[in-house]
Amino acid sequence: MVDEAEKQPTQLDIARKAGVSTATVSRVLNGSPLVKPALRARVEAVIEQLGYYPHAAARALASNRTFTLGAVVPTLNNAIFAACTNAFEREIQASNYTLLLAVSNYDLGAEEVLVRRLLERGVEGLLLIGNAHSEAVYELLARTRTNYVNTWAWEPQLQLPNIGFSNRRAGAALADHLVGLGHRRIGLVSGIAEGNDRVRERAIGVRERLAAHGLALEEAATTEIRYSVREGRRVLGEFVEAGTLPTALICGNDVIALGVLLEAMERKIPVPEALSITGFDNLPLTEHIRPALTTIDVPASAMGHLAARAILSAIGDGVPVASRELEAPLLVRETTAPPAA
Amino acid sequence: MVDEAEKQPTQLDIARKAGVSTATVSRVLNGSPLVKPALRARVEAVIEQLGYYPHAAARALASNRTFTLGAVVPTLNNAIFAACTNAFEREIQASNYTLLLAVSNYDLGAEEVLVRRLLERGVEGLLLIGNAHSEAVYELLARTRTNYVNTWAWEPQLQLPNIGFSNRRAGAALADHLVGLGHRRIGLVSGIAEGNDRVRERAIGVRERLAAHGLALEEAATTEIRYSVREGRRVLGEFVEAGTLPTALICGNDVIALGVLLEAMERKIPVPEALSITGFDNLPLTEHIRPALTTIDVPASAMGHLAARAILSAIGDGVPVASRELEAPLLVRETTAPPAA
DNA sequence: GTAGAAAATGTAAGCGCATACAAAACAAAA
DNA sequence: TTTTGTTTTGTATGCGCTTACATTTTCTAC
Repeated sequence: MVDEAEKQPTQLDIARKAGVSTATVSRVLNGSPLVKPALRARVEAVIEQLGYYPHAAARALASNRTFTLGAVVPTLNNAIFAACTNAFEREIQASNYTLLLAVSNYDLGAEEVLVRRLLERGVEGLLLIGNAHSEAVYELLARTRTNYVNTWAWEPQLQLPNIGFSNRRAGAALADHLVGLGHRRIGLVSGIAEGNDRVRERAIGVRERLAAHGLALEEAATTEIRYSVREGRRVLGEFVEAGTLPTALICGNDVIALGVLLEAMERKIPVPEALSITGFDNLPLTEHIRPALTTIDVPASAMGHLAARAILSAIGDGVPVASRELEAPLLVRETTAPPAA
Repeated sequence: MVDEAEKQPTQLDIARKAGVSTATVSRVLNGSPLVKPALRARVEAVIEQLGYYPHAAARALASNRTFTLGAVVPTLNNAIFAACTNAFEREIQASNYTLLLAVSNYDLGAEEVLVRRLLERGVEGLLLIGNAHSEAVYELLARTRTNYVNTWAWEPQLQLPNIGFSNRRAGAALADHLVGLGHRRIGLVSGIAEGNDRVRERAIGVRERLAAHGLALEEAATTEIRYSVREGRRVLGEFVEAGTLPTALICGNDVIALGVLLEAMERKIPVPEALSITGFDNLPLTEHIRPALTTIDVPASAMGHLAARAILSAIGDGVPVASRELEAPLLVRETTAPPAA
């Protein structure tokens, strides 16, 4: 059945075998309504018989449409980005679009070359994470008039297409919650701020609210680490051993928080009695673990879905991508309580 | 700066402005060694000045190379597949390839249309999960002579390009471990077997080894559920309430195992004294939680990296993709112990 | 029946690029 | 100088498809 030197059949092969022109073949392929049912059936039979499928590059070249969308995410090793990407893909897949995915590893420079690469590939739209991107990226996007949306962010003053939430307000909510509980000595174990506006915004939110209450972060209990359980554990240990452990620790995400929590448990530090802990993301596990983690519920899947819809309708209607703010509510659970003393 | 009706410049624009032919432009773009340095510099200057970048579809059409690879995974909402995909992307990115990613949602029928879609897009290679794919997929792959590799599986008798591990042996290792500990009443809470050869193989491995010891699974404590913490908890509860709880539960993956473990703790069932639990995947968290989870260490990232390298070198050398077996060792931790009675 | 309009199909021109081949420029040898 | 060989550049074709336009067929109204 499989001939060795067999080439993929083209529309011309179909046309010949069906005794029609390539235009007609193209029309049945594109569902044009002006092909007579009988002819259409004949052509489709040949297509089926020859196992023909269209050549996307040729199609793209001729029609100037690729039916691909791109996404550049920092990593897939963070469940929250994976979930967003998954939702995005599912949504565009339903509209017969294909996803070109690139991972920047939190590097804005790398992101730039990846965005360029996706643009070369002719993506009709792009999903990005956060508002912090290189100038070159923004220039490229503007010059090529590519539809894109920055998820994970809501900063209307920036006038960027955002489908996300306010990291600053989320950070503020965390700070307010802890201060409201009576905490005065609060530390922050955030992710790496370099090239990451979400991290920075959250920290600003925290600091602002603390300042509003006449407080400040305990700098001896404030640091930046990679998102890993192990790092979270290490940092908690360091604070304990340095004697700088505050009464509450705001963690950059749930993974860090889980590390901090598990290490605290290991060291018999009662949570939340002796130490309150907050996370960020609301990973599925966090509500089941004991004590259940107080955290921010990040609408990761929703951002993926909505970003896809927004881009697709922008493409369809020729209008710019519409921004949209989503909620990222504080989920008060069991790892936060008034400080002991 | 941004002209409204501005079209992307083409090689012809570059050629004219630099006073050369399009062939020369093409040559500098492709790093051909036979362009004189001076001329090359002149052309590159114009490229830079006009912000030109090549049109991938046109390039693909003319050269019959797309520099894209595809991957079809069941979901990204499983950290283990996300990690594999991440590694795959990082590896091909380094070779200037771009990833076309599709999510099948564990549906072999959906997978078939996605594979076809990627093939239309001209992917030069494909990463798939498991060996169970529709006949049509295998036919398509064979007919188009596309390089592909089935990860997550090692079944040499099938003569398929595998870069993975033996799910059957992993299941066997789990069973052996528990039987060796003295367990006689063992249940299995696996993932959904429909369309999932990994799940089936693991179950076969378990059953075979049990049979070899003159045992069988406790069918009243054996079921299939979706991969979620909540489902794991629910099932544990059901077993307890039905009075069918065995002394050991083999879980389909770590997420299920975590659910089972957390529910057991909630119900004050001592783990591992009253109930041994095993997981599968070795999620980062599982070694930190207490009791630490006994599980199988799945080389997810390694599979992604190695699959990428295998496909790329198959493309480069024109040889078929080389299979390779990886280890998926049993990690004995704290959730397994001899049964109480 | 027929003219004219509408519907169906065909013809052919690119889309932007790579590349085989032709031509020109240059270098070395005579 | 001329000749020959080598390096560099240009010319022109076609990759497989869509689509404007031309042509043919079918339908409608008379």
